[in-house]
Amino acid sequence: MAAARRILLEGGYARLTMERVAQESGIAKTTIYRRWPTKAALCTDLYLDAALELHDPETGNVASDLKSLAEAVVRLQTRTVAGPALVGLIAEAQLNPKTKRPFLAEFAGRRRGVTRLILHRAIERGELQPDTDIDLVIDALGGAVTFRLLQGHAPINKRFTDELIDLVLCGCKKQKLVQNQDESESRRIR
Amino acid sequence: MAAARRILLEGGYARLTMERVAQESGIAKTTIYRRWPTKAALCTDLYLDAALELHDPETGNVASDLKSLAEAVVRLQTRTVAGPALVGLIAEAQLNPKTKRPFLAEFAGRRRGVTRLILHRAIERGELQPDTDIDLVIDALGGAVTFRLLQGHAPINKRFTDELIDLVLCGCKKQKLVQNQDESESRRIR
DNA sequence: ATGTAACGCTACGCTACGTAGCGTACTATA
DNA sequence: TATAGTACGCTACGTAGCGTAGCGTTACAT
Repeated sequence: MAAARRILLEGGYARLTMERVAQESGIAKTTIYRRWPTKAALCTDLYLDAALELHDPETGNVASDLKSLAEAVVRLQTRTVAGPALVGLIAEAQLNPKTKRPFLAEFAGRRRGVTRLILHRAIERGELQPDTDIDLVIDALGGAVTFRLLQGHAPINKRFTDELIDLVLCGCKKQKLVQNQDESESRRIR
Repeated sequence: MAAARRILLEGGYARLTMERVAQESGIAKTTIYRRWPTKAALCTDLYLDAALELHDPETGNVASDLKSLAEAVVRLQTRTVAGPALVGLIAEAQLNPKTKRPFLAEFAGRRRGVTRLILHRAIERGELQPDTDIDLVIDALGGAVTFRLLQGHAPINKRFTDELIDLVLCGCKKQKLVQNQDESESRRIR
């Protein structure tokens, strides 16, 4: 796994071949296949391992919950093996449909879980409109990040995620905002 | 191209092999390679060909502009070859970095163009906040759609895109909305 | 009639996933 | 100490699929 991590970080998913992992780790390819049935399984483990650091920040309000989580995601995707691993798994799932189902089960589940928790709590607190479609919000947030991750047309950093979260929370339409008066004391509503 | 289209629609990108295109079209594989240097180039042509139907609807306000465009995108991605072609190109770009640059140039350019036009016009009209980050909005909209396209965890339909657009325009935070009074007569501002 | 362009065909080269089969070292237990 | 079991290494394959080389053939234009 250490070798695979190194290769992923240096050369991205395209450079990750089982032969090379075997060579650089000094472990026979057959042995690697005895532990992971496919390359995708190895990548999944790498991803999940790195993604353990994501947790619910529980800061007290949605905006900072999301921004705090996003900060961790940015680090995860740009500094750790999770970025290239995820990108590779997504690509793999398209080219090799057999890997699609386990990928979705392992990944989409865990990744969406924390955000769902944050948003659900925010609705209960009355911070968000009660009819908010949680999955839609997750798709907008996660989709934008994944979009940039896949295309690399723009950076993924705190400025981006902060603005993204503001956009999804407040919209971009010109409007007079009259903040809900219990916005900061939103626990009242529970 | 007709054969490739048929294969993509029936079996998705994973089933699209040059051998199969040759076989089903009755054209030699070498001849196909004389026209398109790579499989990605063939897919790009298929995509661009299908995407010609996207145009600026110019309905008079942002929301319906975007929703109208989104309706065309939904049809494009779910009923035509553009969906699987795009998915394949994205995957290919990850596994084979050589194809990444041309893909971005051809694709990201055209795809983002129309939306950028709509949003730019909306800002000039005063429908959107003047400091709106257009690329960010495009990433949120396009990202969510691409996310669902890649993962297939939820349907892509008009209900989804309509709600998505409302979300990005108005946010999901609980707030008293006092619509700008010239909201429906927004041409006044120009 | 001849040159040129486009096509077809067979056979390859290459990469990389994933597997089979067999031999070997290390460890635990009688 | 003998032996069984487990984990590992190695070589050699099988397979898929992209992309290419080389050569022959057809069709069309001048």
